Amino acid sequence: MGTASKALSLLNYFSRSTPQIGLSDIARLSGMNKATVHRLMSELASHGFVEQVGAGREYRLGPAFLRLAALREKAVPMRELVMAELKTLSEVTGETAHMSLLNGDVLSNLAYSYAHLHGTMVMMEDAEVLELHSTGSGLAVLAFSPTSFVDTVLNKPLVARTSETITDPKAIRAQLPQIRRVGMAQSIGGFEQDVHSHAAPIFDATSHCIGAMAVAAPVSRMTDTLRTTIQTELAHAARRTTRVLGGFPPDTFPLPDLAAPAAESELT
Amino acid sequence: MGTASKALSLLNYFSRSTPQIGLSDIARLSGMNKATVHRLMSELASHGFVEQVGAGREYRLGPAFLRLAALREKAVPMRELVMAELKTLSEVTGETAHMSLLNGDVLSNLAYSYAHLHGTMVMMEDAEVLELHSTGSGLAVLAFSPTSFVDTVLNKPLVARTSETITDPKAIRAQLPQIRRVGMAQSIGGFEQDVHSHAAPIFDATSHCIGAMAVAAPVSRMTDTLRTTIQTELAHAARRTTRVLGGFPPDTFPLPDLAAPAAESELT
DNA sequence: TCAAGCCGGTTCATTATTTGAACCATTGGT
DNA sequence: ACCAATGGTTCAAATAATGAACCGGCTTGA
Repeated sequence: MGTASKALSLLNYFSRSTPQIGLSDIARLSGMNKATVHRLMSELASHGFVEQVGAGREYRLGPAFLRLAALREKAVPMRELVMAELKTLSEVTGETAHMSLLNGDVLSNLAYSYAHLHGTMVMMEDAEVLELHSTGSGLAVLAFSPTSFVDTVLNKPLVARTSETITDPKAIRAQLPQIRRVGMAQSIGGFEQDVHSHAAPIFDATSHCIGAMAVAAPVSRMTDTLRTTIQTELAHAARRTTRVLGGFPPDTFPLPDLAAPAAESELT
Repeated sequence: MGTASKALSLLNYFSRSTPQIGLSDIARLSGMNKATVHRLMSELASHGFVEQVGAGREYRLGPAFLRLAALREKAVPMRELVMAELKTLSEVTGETAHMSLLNGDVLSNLAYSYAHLHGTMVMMEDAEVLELHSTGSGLAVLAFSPTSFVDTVLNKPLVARTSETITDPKAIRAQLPQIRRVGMAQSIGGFEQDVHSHAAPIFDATSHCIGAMAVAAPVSRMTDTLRTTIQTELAHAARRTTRVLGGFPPDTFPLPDLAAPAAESELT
């Protein structure tokens, strides 16, 4: 691993729940020497990628990301395009729609849209982290990722988010062929109790899976009608999203059912 | 300069007008060896900081910034807080309000707010680059920056954006004492023809100037009344913004005039 | 009150990584 | 068919990263 990668990898220790970290902590977490971490953090700081907060001299992410994110979004208006799809998807299903991108061996949420239709909704946050094994989105991504990647992910310890989380690698692997067949994954209460989510993979220009689009509804609202609506609408929205981002589903990817309810009955 | 800094500095060659660049171009621009650039870009790419676009294999900024920007904004809701101030500032002045952050020796726009009051407005964009010598915001920042920094900036060649741009370092230096005295800078047509902008510096927790808040109006609309409104409102908004961001103006920074119109007459 | 233990930060001889000229293989224009 | 670009790769030589030990300061608790 090059020096630049080491510096960049330090940024991964900042998260929603750990917005600032001290020098010694980063050294411990990364396994690097304190002197090394200090030098790397200083370099990051000089470019505005991190900054030090007054008191405990802890580090936090810097303002440079706002600028670079704006430039990225200007060059590739992914978020904007995705938001448009999510908005219609949440409106037409009446439930929360969101999209997340693969980042290492984890998904991070890119955007979401609520339907202000019911009193209760599944909540979502930007940059929220979704694990691959416990979420519908994660399963969708796993099913369309190289087996070597799947192996890496499933060989690590899988934490149970809820009592419903499937943590047996074999059980997870067993689900993947069907997800591949229908082009969509489901997870009931695997990540959050009482949440039923459907997810479909999104592909880039080289037909690699880069993330997933999903619709999440409270388990209590999930009827056959809603399930059918979500499945057909999500399939189309995901396809449009892949295309609008300049990507292509792999040749093996199933077409959304127009007249053939076979796949749907298999899903249900 | 460490290796990590070299890698990070490559990101600066991406801009609004140059969203993607080829390997050889980056090597030329940075003066680094092609092999070096290739290795650094590969490391950046492996972390999602850049990505390669299909055809010409050119590089562009990657999706990682969306995630990190969301985390930064969650940890430090600078943009959100600033937006609130800008919104009221643009409403009360009836003109375009914006705020930019110092990034190296250039300002990059963080946020802006239009007043939908007149048929014509000064336009603004996220991550737009503002030079220090040709903009009101830049002058405000220069006036409250260390002299060594001012020297560095003014010793470089100063390009004339318009026929009104002041490119003589001496003339610019001559303006700074008064800007310091009144706590606000003005620029008439220095960056864009027919734009009259007022700008006030923003400070961090260590009283260092980190950027500027500004109000930009068409020259044709600038009356004495509007000027007075802008000056008083901007002074207060900038002060509130500094405070709300956890910063402090330096001890020498003038208080907004409550009952003493002396400073204002000096400004006008 | 004092000492132990933590913190962020620094030093400098040792070590491992980065560097860059020269080299491919492709592509596009003349 | 050629030339001049492009992105990408190689490997000895040069340079930068590393980390154990060290500061001084702060907090803790005996």
